[in-house]
Amino acid sequence: MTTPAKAAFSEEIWRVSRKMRTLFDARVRAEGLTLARARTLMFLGRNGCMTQTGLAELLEIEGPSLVPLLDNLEKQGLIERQPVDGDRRAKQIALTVAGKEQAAYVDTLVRDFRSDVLKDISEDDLKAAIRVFHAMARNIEAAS
Amino acid sequence: MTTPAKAAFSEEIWRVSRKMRTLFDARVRAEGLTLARARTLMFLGRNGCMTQTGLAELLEIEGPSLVPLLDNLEKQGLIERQPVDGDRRAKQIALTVAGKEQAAYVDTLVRDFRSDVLKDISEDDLKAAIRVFHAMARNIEAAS
DNA sequence: CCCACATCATTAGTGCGCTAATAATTTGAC
DNA sequence: GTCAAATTATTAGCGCACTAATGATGTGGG
Repeated sequence: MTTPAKAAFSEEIWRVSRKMRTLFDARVRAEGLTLARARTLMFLGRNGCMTQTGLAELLEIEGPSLVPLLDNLEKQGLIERQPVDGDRRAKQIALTVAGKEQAAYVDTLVRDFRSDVLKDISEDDLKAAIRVFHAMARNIEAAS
Repeated sequence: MTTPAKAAFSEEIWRVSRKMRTLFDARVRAEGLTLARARTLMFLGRNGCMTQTGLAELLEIEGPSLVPLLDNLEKQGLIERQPVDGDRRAKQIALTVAGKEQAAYVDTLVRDFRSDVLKDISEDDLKAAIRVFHAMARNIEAAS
């Protein structure tokens, strides 16, 4: 069953999430970053250094997608791939000093971004939207 | 000002919109399509044939992004680039017969998809979420 | 012990966004 | 009328997703 509200919701979530990504991307680009790289720094900053597979899971992307991302962050001197003792296949991804600074800066950017984008929006509406998202996640899981 | 609800909302909209795209992409892939190509067919089916610039605006993508997309749809025999009389620069994009069929099928897929993903969700919550999206669109516009 | 199987990172190849620059054509100002 | 500026589609080149396949290493069953 499809209602007008469902149709409107579908179109708006597409449009708005796209615009969000574009705006955030533009903001971090001033720092020489991209959305994907900023997100990676943020997760590393919050969760400490970890193996590549673990990081990919956290970011919810595939392993191969992470490789060029880390290549670029390494070129920018923000992370290092370190050997893991006990497993010569794996690599620990660690923030450098510059990387930690950038990660902290990204955190403030994210907070500012959230304030700007969600300004003047009722808490009740936000909570309703979150309920919708949770239900959607369940439905998508069931449909997959 | 950042509240827990705002933080949760930000994370969930990212995650859910991503999962939506992935699921829809998987469904149309069975037809040899992709999300972007399905979306293009759908808009062409609804709005009739139009020039490339017009279509790009409708899809909210840039002109150059549309070119390989149309190349592929043309290879699949779903659209045609036709000359526009009175302007030798422009090209009308028209659905072929097969393209019209696919567009109609995509329409039913979209309806099914919406039903599945938004199943068992309260109309009031949906409307609240739509209010949030509209406010966000305004905020993003203002911040750009 | 060792060999099959699993796991970690990577490469190769595809698709779809973007920006900047280009060629062809149209439009408009003078 | 002509020439500069705008417009239409395209190409070139980058970034970031994906899947499938590869190479190196680790693990467990017989």
